[in-house]
Amino acid sequence: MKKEIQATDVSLDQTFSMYKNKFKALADERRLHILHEITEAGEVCVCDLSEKLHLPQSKLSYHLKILVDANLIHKETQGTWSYYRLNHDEMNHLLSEELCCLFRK
Amino acid sequence: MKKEIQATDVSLDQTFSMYKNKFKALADERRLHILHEITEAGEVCVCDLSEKLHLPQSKLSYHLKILVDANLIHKETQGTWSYYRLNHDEMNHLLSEELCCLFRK
DNA sequence: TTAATACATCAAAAAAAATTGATTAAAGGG
DNA sequence: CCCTTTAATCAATTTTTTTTGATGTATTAA
Repeated sequence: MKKEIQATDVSLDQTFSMYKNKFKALADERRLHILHEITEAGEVCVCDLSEKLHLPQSKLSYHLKILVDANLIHKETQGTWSYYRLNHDEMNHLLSEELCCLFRK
Repeated sequence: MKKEIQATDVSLDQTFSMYKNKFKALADERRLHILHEITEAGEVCVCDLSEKLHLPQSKLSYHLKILVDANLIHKETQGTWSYYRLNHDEMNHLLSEELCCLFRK
């Protein structure tokens, strides 16, 4: 019995840990701007974002990696370019419809 | 014309800043546990949470303040006790239905 | 093959957030 | 009035996150 309770707690802990990571990725103004920009553009490379958001390349790579790791955006490399696009499924499952509109056409 | 564009940008900035604060409040495992506990109990005081989550009082007050400031929970003081309860409206407008279920009966 | 590009990654520094233990304040009971 | 309980706040420390500028890698163009 104790084992069952513990097992439940552990999976709850894992659930919270997973959501914590996603919320952490959203908990930054720069990253919210990036997400919005990606949504508007559909698909962007780092240099596009760098120009639009006036951010240096290394800073963008840093923040984009955080968003990719949280599975909020997808990355696809073609040659020397990396293209990023929104993970719509993930965003829609995470955020309210009202809020998702900020991240959809 | 430039003024209009700028005004729009500013309000978008403000929107992002507001959401950043809310996501920041959610971006911590302890606070997700606290939110879940408040949801289950309906209304709790700091000492209840301290016992259930095995956290010292000062740490709880710190995290509860962050949740209150983000408007995710409400606080009501009665005598020496402070009672906290979920801001259901806010949570429902912020998070997907799927996720909100973690914070509802 | 040399030069230019796009981008990731790294290490050091700076900034922000969390923890800790102590103090303070306010309310209620004796 | 004194003592206890409840909880907010504070200052110092620790931990985590972000920034910065540099370096490395791979691809493309000349």
